[in-house]
Amino acid sequence: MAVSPKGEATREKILDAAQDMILDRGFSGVSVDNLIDRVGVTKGAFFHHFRSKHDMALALIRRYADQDRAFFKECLARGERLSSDPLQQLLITVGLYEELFGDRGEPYPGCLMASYVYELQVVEREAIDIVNENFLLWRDAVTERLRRISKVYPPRIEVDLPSLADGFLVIIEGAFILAKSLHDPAIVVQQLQHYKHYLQLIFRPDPATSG
Amino acid sequence: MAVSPKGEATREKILDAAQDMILDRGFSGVSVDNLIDRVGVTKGAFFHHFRSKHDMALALIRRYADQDRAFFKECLARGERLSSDPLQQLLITVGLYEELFGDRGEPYPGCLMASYVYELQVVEREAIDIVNENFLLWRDAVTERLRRISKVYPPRIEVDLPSLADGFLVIIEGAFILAKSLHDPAIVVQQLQHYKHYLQLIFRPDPATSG
Amino acid sequence: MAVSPKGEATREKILDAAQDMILDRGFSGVSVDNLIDRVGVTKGAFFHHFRSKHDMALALIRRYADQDRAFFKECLARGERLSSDPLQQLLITVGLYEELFGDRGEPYPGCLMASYVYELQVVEREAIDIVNENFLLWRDAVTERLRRISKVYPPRIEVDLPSLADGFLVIIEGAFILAKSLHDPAIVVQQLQHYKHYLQLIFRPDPATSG
Amino acid sequence: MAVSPKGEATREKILDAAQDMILDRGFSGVSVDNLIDRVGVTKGAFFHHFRSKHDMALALIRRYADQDRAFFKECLARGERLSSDPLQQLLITVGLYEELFGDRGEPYPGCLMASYVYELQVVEREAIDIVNENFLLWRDAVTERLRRISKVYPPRIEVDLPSLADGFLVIIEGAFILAKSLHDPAIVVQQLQHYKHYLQLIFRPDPATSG
DNA sequence: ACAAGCGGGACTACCCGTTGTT
DNA sequence: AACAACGGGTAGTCCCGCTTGT
Repeated sequence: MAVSPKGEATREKILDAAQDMILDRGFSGVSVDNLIDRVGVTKGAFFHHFRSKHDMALALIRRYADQDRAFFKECLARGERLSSDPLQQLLITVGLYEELFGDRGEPYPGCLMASYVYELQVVEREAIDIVNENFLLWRDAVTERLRRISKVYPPRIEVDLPSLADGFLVIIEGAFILAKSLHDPAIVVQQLQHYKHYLQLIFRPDPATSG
Repeated sequence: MAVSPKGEATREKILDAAQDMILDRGFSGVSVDNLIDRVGVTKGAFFHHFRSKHDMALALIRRYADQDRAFFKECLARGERLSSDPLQQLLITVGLYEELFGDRGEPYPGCLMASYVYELQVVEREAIDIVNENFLLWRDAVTERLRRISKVYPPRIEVDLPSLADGFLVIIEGAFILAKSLHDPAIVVQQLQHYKHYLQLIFRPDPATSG
Repeated sequence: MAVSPKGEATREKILDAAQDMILDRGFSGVSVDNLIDRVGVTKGAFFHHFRSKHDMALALIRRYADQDRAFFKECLARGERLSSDPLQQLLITVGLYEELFGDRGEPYPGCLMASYVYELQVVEREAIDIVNENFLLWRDAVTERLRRISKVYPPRIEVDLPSLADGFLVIIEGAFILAKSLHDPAIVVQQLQHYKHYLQLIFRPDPATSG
Repeated sequence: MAVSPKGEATREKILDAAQDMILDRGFSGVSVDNLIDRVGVTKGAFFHHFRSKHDMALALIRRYADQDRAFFKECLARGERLSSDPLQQLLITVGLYEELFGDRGEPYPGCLMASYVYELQVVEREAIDIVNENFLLWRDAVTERLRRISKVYPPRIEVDLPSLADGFLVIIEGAFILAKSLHDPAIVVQQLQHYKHYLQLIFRPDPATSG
């Protein structure tokens, strides 16, 4: 499609607005007309950049997944730079997400992937495949960190590491829903803190000494 | 509105189909035409029972919240009948939800409340108010149980009980999303088990002796 | 679909207008908007009666083929009532078509079947199947009459009867095109007269004595 | 307009594809987008060569009419070279058309002029004028040959020569329609043979001695 | 001689809701 | 309690043609 700077900018503006609107109204709830009104382009422009609304949804979730993956990797990397202890590393990573979700007056607008999942029969399979790929990336990356932790701190109870890894995302996704509905941004941060506590209780013999 | 047995049955059939379809496609993704096609009634029948599509959405979330509340209360009550220990009571309650979500080949189809929340700007405020009422009911009821528990088992770490209570729902909602997307019903059960473990680690000095 | 007198009338009005317009502009050249404007109904009405524009095209060609078949059979039957000689019978039948196409100031608006054939890749296969069925019906019915004729009047030259039968329709279809383009209604009648002459030359030993 | 070899080639490629597509889908059924997709050029290229879609249609029918006229004249000329008898000359000419339409597995794709005529209200008057010019050219040229024939072979029945001349084209156009619809290339050849038989029966006292 | 980007409107299809009737 | 028929508007898509830039 487009490669020129002008066209690329238009395309990005459309995707930006689409993301906001889909998080508010769902994919089916966003019409191309609404979208282009908000962006200030014409239908001709929209369909120049995207073959269809579904094609746009695909481009959007691809971009979202890419950004999510990049941020996730960065948080893991920062954790690993800031501490040499594997447990501390993961706690820092979770803490960076707390910062992301806490530093704003409004609740975080939600997760595009969850939005797509709640319209499973509307969005194309390919979009869900991208979502699943991302879910599994989180699971694998966190599971690996948990494995390193459990080598250093043998867990006090028998624990299934992949599902414990899933818990990170599960808590974020679940907290988004309550936070959005109750319009309370604090909820996501609180739940991530519980996740950190849980990790510490599992892996640290004496929680009294931890933050 | 009608109360005759025939009319009531039609009304319920419409709501049943609407619930299935909304969980698959979102509220905006379900058209009245699709809905009546699937139920096998005409538009006249639909608009006889509901003043509008939004009116139907309201009736639906009301019915859903009522059923949810009833089941939730029953699970709490059964926990209280089956044990006299407040911690065990709550663990049993969580366990009953595990049974609900685990006894099926398919993943649980999702939570209607979450579905509405991801179309916040589409559904009417009144519907979200009903959702929030339910979220707060869970928070309050579980917080009260946690308070009772913490009287018997002082927590090993300082813990915020309302947000810990929220965790129950948060985990269910978050796990629904992963379970739906990855088409893996086990995820919800696994996450609820982690929730039970977390409670035990917080309140029980020696987890090795607990179920 | 519709069965009430009111609905049926609307449906027929739509088909009537569609036929006129398609003969003037082709199927692709007629938009649903143009059509409903001309008929004076709304889009809701159109899509109540027809699932799609293609569905309407199918209903239209079905109706056209039915009427064509009925008129064709009637012309054959009238020929057979008005004479007992098989050759005269067929000549009368052709003559009845001359009357049909000659009694008007304007050229005959054309044949819907030909219109569809010139948009072969646009209309649905099922529509073309109906067209073909009609073409073959003409071929078979006329071939049978030619066979009867050739029993009474052995042809002066060896002649392939099915293709001679096709000639009837071929001439009508071809003459329509010239007549429309040159805006000369006489062309169709002239060509049918040539068809009659041809038949007489083939089957009558002494053409000088024939009409 | 361009005259460079490259530009001219692009222009011709566009016209070639347009002709194929219009014969399959009608003028309205072919969009500029489809067309340029198939040719593999951009819209810029299309509108560089043609001021509008209608302009292209005009250029196309002009080219078609030119080619048609050239081929027609050549067939007449070859007939006149191959025989000195005026009847034989015309029969040869018809025979050359049989060769043209018979030497292919697929039915002849149809006549662009007929295609335009079946969208009379869509194409511009100027295009139809070109079509009519061609129709009249055929009529006049064949009528003149028939006149020469009738001088040598006085017709056995009184016959209108211009309409008999029209019959040549009428049969071709009509046969195209049946041939396309029934997907049977033999039909055109068969009908042209009937046309030759008809001429022989009119002009030749003893058809048994003719080819 | 062409390519990218886009404007503005037309296209088919479908939307939700109303009507009159049974 | 439900049905057929329909109104009026919006959905997503595609249309043709213009502009701007090599």
